[in-house]
Amino acid sequence: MSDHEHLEAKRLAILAAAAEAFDAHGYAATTIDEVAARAGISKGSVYNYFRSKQELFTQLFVDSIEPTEADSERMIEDLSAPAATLARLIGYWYRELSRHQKLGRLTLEFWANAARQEEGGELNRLLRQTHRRWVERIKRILARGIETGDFRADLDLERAAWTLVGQFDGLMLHRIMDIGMEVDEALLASLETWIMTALCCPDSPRPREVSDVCPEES
Amino acid sequence: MSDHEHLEAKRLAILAAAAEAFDAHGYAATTIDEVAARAGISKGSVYNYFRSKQELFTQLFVDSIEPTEADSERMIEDLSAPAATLARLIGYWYRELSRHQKLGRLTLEFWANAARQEEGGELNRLLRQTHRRWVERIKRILARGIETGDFRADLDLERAAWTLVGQFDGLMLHRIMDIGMEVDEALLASLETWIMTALCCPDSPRPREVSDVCPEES
Amino acid sequence: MSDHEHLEAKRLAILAAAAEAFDAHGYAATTIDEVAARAGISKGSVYNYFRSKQELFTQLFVDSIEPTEADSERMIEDLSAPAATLARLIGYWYRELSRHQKLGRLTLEFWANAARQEEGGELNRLLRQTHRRWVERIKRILARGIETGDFRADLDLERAAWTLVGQFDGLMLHRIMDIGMEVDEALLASLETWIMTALCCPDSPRPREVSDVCPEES
Amino acid sequence: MSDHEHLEAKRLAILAAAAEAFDAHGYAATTIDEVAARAGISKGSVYNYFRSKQELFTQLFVDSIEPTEADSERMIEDLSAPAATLARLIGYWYRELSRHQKLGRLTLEFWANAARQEEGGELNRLLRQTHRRWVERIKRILARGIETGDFRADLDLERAAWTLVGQFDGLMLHRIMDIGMEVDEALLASLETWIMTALCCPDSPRPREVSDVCPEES
DNA sequence: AATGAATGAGTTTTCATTCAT
DNA sequence: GATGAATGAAAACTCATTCAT
Repeated sequence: MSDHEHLEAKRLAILAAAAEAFDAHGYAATTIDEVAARAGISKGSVYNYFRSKQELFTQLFVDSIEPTEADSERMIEDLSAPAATLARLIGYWYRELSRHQKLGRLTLEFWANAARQEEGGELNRLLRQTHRRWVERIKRILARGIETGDFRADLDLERAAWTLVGQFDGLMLHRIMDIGMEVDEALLASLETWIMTALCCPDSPRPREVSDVCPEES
Repeated sequence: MSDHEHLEAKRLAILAAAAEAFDAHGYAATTIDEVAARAGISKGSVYNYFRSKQELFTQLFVDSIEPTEADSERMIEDLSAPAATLARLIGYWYRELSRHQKLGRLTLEFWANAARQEEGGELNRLLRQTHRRWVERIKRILARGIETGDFRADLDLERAAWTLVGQFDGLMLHRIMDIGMEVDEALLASLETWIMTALCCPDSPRPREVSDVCPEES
Repeated sequence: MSDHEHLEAKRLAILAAAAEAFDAHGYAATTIDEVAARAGISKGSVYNYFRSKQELFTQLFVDSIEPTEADSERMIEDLSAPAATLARLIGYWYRELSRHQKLGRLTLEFWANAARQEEGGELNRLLRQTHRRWVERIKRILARGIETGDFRADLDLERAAWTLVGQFDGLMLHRIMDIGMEVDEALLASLETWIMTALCCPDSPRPREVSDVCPEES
Repeated sequence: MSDHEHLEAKRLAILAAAAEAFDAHGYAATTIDEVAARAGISKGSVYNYFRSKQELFTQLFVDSIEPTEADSERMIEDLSAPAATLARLIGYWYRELSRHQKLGRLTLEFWANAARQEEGGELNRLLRQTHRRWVERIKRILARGIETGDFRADLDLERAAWTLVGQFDGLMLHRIMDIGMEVDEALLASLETWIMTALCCPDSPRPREVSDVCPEES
């Protein structure tokens, strides 16, 4: 292993140790001492790789997001079957969610941190950027789906995309908090149905008394 | 003002001060000193009203949840028009979300705290209880809607209810993080349409290649 | 009950409450709040009867010592049978020790406090005075015993008296710490024998090699 | 000086500083700030060597007791002349008492602390153990002395040993409180005489009226 | 006299960060 | 680069005492 690889390996070891520690106790209650201990190095060494506790925390997300971004961009290259593409993207998202279980609770801390300007400048930017990208991806799929006739023609792209992202963020939240239905393949399937219904349904009967609740019959 | 009212007023003043402070800096970075200063009293006095920082934090939510619970229970007493009732409930929820702006970012902290068993016993219980109650309310409406024929007969009540709650938690998250569409009446209307479509649509055309994406034609 | 008696009764109630509390947690860990609660009154009221926590503590001993002093003075009025008087005094001391069990651990705190000039001016004076009086009492008995021939003629009164007091303070210490033999009537009898032997034995055989260990044969 | 020796030296410096501070103000009134200042280091550093104030306090005694234990065990290896051995042990004890003057008043705090189960688990154990060992040592000497005929044959070993220990604890108490006779070599000699008389005296004349006060003539 | 809310100085303890080795 | 001792700024919480009612 080259010198550089050696250092990079240590950097990753520290990040892994930090992920465990932050996940276990939260940002505030995690000490650099514990991270160092978990990584099997000395406290001082951590500072050779990361400028501060906050940077270590932020880096954890920067590093975790990059590969996901690349994957999901690749998945929407072929838009010939929009509904299927969207389903695949949702499936991928769901599986990423599972893979990053360690980061689960951390994500909340991350968001809570990001929601606060003072300490979250970098985190905030990162979070917005990531969401923006997901919305754009979904919008591209939806637009194509309208062209192909798979999806309803009257969709407001921006709104629909954000609605979908909101649905997923909510699901993630429930998963992190361990409330709600078990998050398994069955739930994934049911969610897909729900979403496709909302996206495809051409029209619907008017429920009594709430004329504007369901989309109008043409 | 009676003695007791005077004390209660002070208690509320401390809670208000705490809400501001927690919201501004988060749980960990907020000091009792600051809460006291904002409330215009001495540090020691805070401890005459709340046993600890954690209790002050928890109380903030307990107090904010109680009236909401009562209101929403009242709203579903009349189930003669399920779709309209659901729409009203969603509207109420949305407006509560707006009213508690101060608690916005705090909610995230609250959840992050609750996600950690160690320190969040009380919070955790509270969060689960509140969610459970919302799910039960929605299930009651959905069940009635199926009877009246307003909603699709093949709904899995539990799953559908949690999906709705997830949708709303996601929306709340976006609002807290200040990402996504502006959360206004227009979004509320659009969200209602989205939900009603998913709940009402009797069937839909089969998109090419994803036979199971949309509900099948009978 | 007259007004004055009423107040005096409350004062005693506070002292009793304080004795329990101090005994249970020690001086530092006892709060005025607890004393007040035990006495069934309000915190503020305590300060109507005692100027400070320290005064309350000190008063506890002043009050407990006075009656003992009076009793023991009375016991040595008749010196016709010195050995019997000494035995009676020892017995009385022992029984007082038992009666004041509540004050047991407190006594140590009291002494530790007294040993420190800064905070113990009053306590220190009190402690020295009490000891001095006991020594004087014992000296009077011993002197008379030498006259009557009951005790050895070569006793150094001051030294012998302090030795006896030391013996008793040590016993008290063991009792407080709950170490050593059970402190009961049997121990009392044995101690009397021990003391009388040391006081009466006219001479003793010389142990091999330690010529000066036992009093020389005349 | 090696690294390890350097650290050990600092540990000892902190202990010395703590001994002074505790002795001067007592346990409760001593602040870690003062200990640090006396040791010429920062407050935080104290916690690099001792986990808490209580541990620092406890360690003070653990460290002071160990060498004494070793010494006194060595002194009773040769039991050929029991009376002389006992005298030597008493002398050693007396001199240790003088050497640890700094710990004097502290000992009282130590005992007061130990008398309170809640906070004194470790101290309590230590105190009992130390006393138990002294009693065992003395019992061994007394038993041997009875064999050689140096001491009275009718001694109750356990009781006699505890009586001696009580005598010494009382003496220590007087010394700590600075009451009683000056504790010097003369007092030591007198005390030895007193003890030897009680241990050796074969019988004594019966004082008038208190038939059971002195051991009976055979 | 009685009350108990208010005060604020004082304490222990923690921990990110630095830096000499 | 690695180490871990040293630092010192916080911060939560306590409690004797005061004082307005």
